[in-house]
Amino acid sequence: MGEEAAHLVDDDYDGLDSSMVALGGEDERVMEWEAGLPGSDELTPLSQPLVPPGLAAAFRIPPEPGRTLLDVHRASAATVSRLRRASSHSHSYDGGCFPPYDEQAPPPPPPPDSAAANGSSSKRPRLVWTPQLHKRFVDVVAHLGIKNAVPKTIMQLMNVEGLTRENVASHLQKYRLYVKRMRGLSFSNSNDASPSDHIFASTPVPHSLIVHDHPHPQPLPPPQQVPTPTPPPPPGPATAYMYHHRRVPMPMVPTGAYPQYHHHRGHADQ
DNA sequence: GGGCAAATAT
DNA sequence: CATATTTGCC
Repeated sequence: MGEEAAHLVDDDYDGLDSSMVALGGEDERVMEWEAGLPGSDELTPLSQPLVPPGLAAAFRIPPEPGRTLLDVHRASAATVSRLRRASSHSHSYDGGCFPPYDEQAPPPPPPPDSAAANGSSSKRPRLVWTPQLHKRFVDVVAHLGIKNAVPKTIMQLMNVEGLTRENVASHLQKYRLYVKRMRGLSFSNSNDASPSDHIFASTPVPHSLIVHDHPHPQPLPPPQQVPTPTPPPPPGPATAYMYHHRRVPMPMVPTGAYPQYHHHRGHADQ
């Protein structure tokens, strides 16, 4: 057991000095970068496709998604923030322990106004929680502690481009169920991973999350000694998540390390 | 904003 | 079918 350093941080920003790191705000422009570049009057307007419609049609090129100003602004903001993290990592999170991470970068979200009119990106692709991403999620949650591990904070500390609060909230919800489920079925036993949860099983649940400090622990501390053969008072009101766990052949844990999104092929029935 | 359960989508 | 997202309620 010694394979921790499996970080695949793909950094292609090299040769960057602190010469342009004087960024104070989020929307500041770096003039050095603009020197020598064509002016706005020489550039193709964002509203115009790079490939003329006629040409595109002739070559069966699908119409490219219209980029809007907001799309560009987001992309450029992302770039700037990445560069800032790259050159000045003077940040201290909760103890200064989370390396910069830029694996997941879901495409630009839907800028309400222009996207609709343009028919461009209005639906962000379904995020795939890779073991890597989940690992980071777990790390952050563990370092935050149960009490502070809320979607927004987790999202911020994970520092993953494009990751939304909804993404995290949804994942967190499922993860909590998994943990709860997990601590009932094993304690000192190596009983791991129901195949249904292969994502969650990919990263061991930190003890800090298993053992909680508030008084409401063990599954069944019923010290009641009623002589009455009372049948088990079943289902409480809030315990209905009886997921079906099927037995499956093999826990497949592929090393899908990279950002993936589920594309869909036309299907109108289900 | 967060948590949760259920519905819905891919 | 599994899982991610959305929705409605608290």
